[in-house]
Amino acid sequence: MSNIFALVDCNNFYASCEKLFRPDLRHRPVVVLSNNDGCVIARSKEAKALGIKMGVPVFKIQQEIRTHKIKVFSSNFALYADMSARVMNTLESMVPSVEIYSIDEAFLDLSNTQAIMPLQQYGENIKQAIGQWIGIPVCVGIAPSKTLAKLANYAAKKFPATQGVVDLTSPQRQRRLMELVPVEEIWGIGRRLGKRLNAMGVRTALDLADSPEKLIRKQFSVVVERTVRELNGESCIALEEIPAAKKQIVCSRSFGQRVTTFNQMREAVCEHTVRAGEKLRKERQQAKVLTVFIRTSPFSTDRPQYSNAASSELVNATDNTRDLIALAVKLLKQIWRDDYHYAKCGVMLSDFYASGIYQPDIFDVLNTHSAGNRGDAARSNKLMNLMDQVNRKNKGGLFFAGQGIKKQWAIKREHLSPAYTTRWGELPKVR
DNA sequence: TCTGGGGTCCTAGGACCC
DNA sequence: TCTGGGGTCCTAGGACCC
Repeated sequence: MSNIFALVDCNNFYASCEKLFRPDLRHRPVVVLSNNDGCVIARSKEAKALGIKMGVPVFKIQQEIRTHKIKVFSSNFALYADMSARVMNTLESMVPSVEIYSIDEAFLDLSNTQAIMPLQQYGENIKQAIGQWIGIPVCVGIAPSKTLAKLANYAAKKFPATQGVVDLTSPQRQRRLMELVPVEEIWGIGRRLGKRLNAMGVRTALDLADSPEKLIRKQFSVVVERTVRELNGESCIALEEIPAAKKQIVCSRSFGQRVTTFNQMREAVCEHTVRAGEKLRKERQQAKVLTVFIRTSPFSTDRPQYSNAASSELVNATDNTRDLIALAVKLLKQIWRDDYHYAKCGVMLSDFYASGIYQPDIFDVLNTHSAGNRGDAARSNKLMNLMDQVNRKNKGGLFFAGQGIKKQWAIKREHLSPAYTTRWGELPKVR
């Protein structure tokens, strides 16, 4: 019984989500920008055809935007997450084992489906269903390892003749395709490794597949060795249906405008701490270590640079936002320096324990809020639950005073689309 | 003027222990 | 005295992913 994986990948996902609610934009170039409207993170096929590059800062393409009337959107992650959930639910209704790999990609286990129908047709059915029910175009790649499934998907996207579905289970087809694919297009081979491989004369995926495993392991690492095996059809990376528990949580943002006062910085740090706490409780984890970092912009060469981080252990692992905020502000005071133009700050949580499992040391002093005494701890947890509930329904409905109200540092989002699917007031209307 | 955010894994090297 | 050698743990840095 051999492994068969499929990789389903949404085409130009964020741009496709935006287009879905704007039929008037069907044939127009669309780009979606990163937080702060900084650079391009998604492009519709029309925008790609105009030569707009991934990751380009938007100020560098103002001319193209005007000439070609490119429609620009700020990123609207609430919308994309909701559309993603619909796509994933549909896949789960069609296939028994699904690994949600990213917001717009999923691996499927098709090992036991060949008796039902040919793989090619299976892939076409999936593509058709997502297109018809959700309205999002996808490509499907099918192969005996995840790395080859990724490669099959690459071919499905790159070659229109495939109509978006490639069955790469035949070794002959694998070799023919790999001969055409540059080595740095392989999953797991980035720019750096690509360069080093090129220098060794390894230029195509086929070159890498035919490289001796021992040599690759010695020159690089077990990771690259595994890639070689996967390219040869040996499945080394299993399907992971249940997402692994997170080992760290990071919340950080660049500011919409530079921050120069401690109070503004404190507000932003509090805001990130609150969001990190929400994520932590959603993971049903408690954290023992918290890190705060602040920095100026590495791109502004005319101003003095400063970047620093401070990290500290809580006495007890906690998921209580009040404890986290108290520590975050204390750490911020340690690293704050006046007279800099700050561009970014962030909060990181690590050293996790499952909620309810953490055993405090018998000599540990108890945390002020979460465990001052039992009654206090219970009240505090109730408060967190209540805040999470309210904020799920009404984002930002309840917040800590430290997060601030005016938020002059908040990110820039000048081209935001409405919350079509997650706010009643912004549902699309049919006239 | 204007350059994202959030993750993971591996390795090398130092500290420390026996 | 000897300053070996193996094991473990931690951290920083590098590389990758979307």
